[in-house]
Amino acid sequence: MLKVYNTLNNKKEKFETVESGKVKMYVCGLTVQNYSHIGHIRSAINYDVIRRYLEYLGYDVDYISNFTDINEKIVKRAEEEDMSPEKLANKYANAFLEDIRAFNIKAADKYLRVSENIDEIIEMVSTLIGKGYAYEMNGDVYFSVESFDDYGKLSGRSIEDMQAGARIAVNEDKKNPLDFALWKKVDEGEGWESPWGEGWPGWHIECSAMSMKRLGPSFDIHGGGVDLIFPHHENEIAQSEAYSGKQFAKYWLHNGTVNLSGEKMSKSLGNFFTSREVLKEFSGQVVRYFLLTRHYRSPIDFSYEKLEEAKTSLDRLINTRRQLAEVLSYDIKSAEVSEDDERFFAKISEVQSDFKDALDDDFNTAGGIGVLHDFAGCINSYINRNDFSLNEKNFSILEEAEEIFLELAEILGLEFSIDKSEIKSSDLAPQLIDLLINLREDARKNKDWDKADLIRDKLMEMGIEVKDTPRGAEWQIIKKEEN
RNA sequence: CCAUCCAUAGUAUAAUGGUAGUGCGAAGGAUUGCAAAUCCUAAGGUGUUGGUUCAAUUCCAACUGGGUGGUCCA
Repeated sequence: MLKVYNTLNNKKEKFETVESGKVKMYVCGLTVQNYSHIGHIRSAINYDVIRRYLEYLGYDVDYISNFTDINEKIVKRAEEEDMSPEKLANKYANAFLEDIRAFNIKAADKYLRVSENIDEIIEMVSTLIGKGYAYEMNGDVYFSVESFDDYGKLSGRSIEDMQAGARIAVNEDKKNPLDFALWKKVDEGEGWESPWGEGWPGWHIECSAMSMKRLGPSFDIHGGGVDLIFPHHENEIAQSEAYSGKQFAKYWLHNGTVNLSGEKMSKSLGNFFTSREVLKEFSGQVVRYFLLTRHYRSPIDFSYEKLEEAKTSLDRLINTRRQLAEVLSYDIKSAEVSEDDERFFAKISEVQSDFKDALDDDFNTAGGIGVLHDFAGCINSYINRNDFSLNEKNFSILEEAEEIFLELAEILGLEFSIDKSEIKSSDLAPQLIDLLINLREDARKNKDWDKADLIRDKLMEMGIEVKDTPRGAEWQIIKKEEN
């Protein structure tokens, strides 16, 4: 049974969807003002895994995210890059979509853009004014926090508490310093027409208007980084529930920050790694694996050293998958089933449920990876033992093991592809490589180590690694980006 | 100051009211012509203090230390 930690109550709760069999989720995307950094990617990967797992469980998932393409930062950056704000926003939205592919993140079913939903936003603001939750002041519209009884329920604070610790500058136009803008006045020619004059939507209103437009007033999951709990998500709840009179999102999920020597990676602090620079050093798969070795709600410390370790660790899983595929290509020697076989068979059936138990517990990917490693160890020790031979029974069991191994990895978005297949476009290459391997085998039989090593070394230079296993020589293409 | 989360071997991470697992690293061994990969073996751990309990690493409280938020943020 799936349990998720809900920030709304600070508890793990049983997961029950609003509509049976369907999950509607909205994940706060980013302001498209620059290239994405690892913090953004962690969030995207996290919700990608959540989505994949929900789909694995059989839910029909509608996964929605957004691009904030209107605000001061974008205008400022557009000036710096000497292009229109629209063009800049587009450029970085497209860059993000490219980036997520490198990390094997599935695209959202829909990315909503503020600039395309102005009408809905204006309608929502008008309604809030009509219901007495908001007021207009010199072309700005503010939401009155005191008018909404539940204000503070997500971040667990009362209005009084917040006022005491507030760092916010006092604004004369606001009735209460905590009131937030739903609509902001801008100079002529720079904004959108509205009943309150020309202006822009406030930061929080977009997510409310767009999520409700697509998913309805009540939906299942609303996700984002912990740094959005207050004020962003708190304000979203206030304005959405004030607007609809219904519960907004049922489960509020928040991923932890990516830190750099203990401090949050962020644009404003300037201590960030962009996805693109990291991808020059490590594959998206390694980064993904690394980020998933920590529970999503906890902060994670980022460094290249840790990515290096993650790569070694991930390679172990990939090697297992390769050996499994290799073994399954052998001829069956219908030998008898031994005790070792039986023990191995029993193990396989445990793996799936162990993995599911981990993910059921608030999407514990770190635990899931542990199960995968445990599984890999079993497979390795089984197929590498000296008296291993393929019989009819264990062939089908190993096939099943391979299938399960890949299926579980797939939930985490990890794909252990076999490199030989990647060069199948030219059928000649594998044949040529096999020829060289055979020549090397002959050399080895004659103890002509110089020639044998020469072939191995030269192949290595070309990016083809040769390994002599108890089963004979095996080769694989080494991806350049991983070296 | 307030809110909230966290504290596990050298390191990074899981789990659990009763025997604390996994990866990386380091040690020894097996395998190998040498490698690579893999396996086996052993080593090594629950921040401090108190409480609840037959039993606490787990639950509770305080403390200490850290993260995040209280301002733009994923």
